[in-house]
Amino acid sequence: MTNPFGPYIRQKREEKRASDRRFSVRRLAAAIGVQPSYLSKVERNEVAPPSEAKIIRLAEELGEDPDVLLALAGKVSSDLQAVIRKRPQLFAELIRTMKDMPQHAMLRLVREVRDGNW
Amino acid sequence: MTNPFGPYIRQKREEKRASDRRFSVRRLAAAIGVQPSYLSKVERNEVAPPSEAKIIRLAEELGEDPDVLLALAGKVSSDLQAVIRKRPQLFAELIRTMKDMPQHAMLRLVREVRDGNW
DNA sequence: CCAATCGTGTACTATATAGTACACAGTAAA
DNA sequence: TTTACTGTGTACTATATAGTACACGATTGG
Repeated sequence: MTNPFGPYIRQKREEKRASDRRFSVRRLAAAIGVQPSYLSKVERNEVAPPSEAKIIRLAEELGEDPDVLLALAGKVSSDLQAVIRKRPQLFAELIRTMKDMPQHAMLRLVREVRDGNW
Repeated sequence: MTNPFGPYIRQKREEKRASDRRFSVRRLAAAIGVQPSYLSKVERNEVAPPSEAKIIRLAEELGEDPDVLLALAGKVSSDLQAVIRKRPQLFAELIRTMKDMPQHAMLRLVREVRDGNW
């Protein structure tokens, strides 16, 4: 299973580009602060995905969820990591338990925690 | 706040060493597969903490929790990251919500999830 | 007392990460 | 039709990561 990050970005960018010329490789590269040749290589997986900061800029420009893009790049947001590191044992146990949880249980749990039933 | 990893390891190692000569810098270094000079530098924070694999070996030898040692080293276990990356949005929301949760609520939540109340 | 063991200083190194700079040929727009 | 813009190839680069190799003087157990 090769890295899906590049092609995913390319697809999203080209979708937007069809109706908005600001989404050329060159202009998007400028918007996120990299060279166009570099973004081109990223989209074709010719190089590894960019840094967390650049991925977050990409998410902003493309209207994508940064946590999803980071996941596609094989990363986990550093702010989430910081939260985990403050209670390493609790989070480790929780996450490993949730690993094999069915989707519906995950959804219910997240909803209840969000709604403050704790 | 400077990195607490090195001194923590040194303290744990010296505690064990008082009663067990296998916990010298040299012998522990050999046990985890690094040079003694490197472990010495790690313990004095003269270099950054070692790789995840070496930290896990350290945890095994010292009888410490690997997730705790990784946290002290500023890392999050790669297997936890893999779990998060499979459901990035759900875990992102859950973890950010739990960031400001009091300890007792965290404990209760982890216990209930562990006991299968989901 | 002395051989074995100890901790640490110095000097390197290999690989990964995260890009830049610039040129070039192809395409589209005015 | 020519000007502007497009995507990409080539060649580098700076910094971080994760250590090794070896020597040295100090310490200690038998």
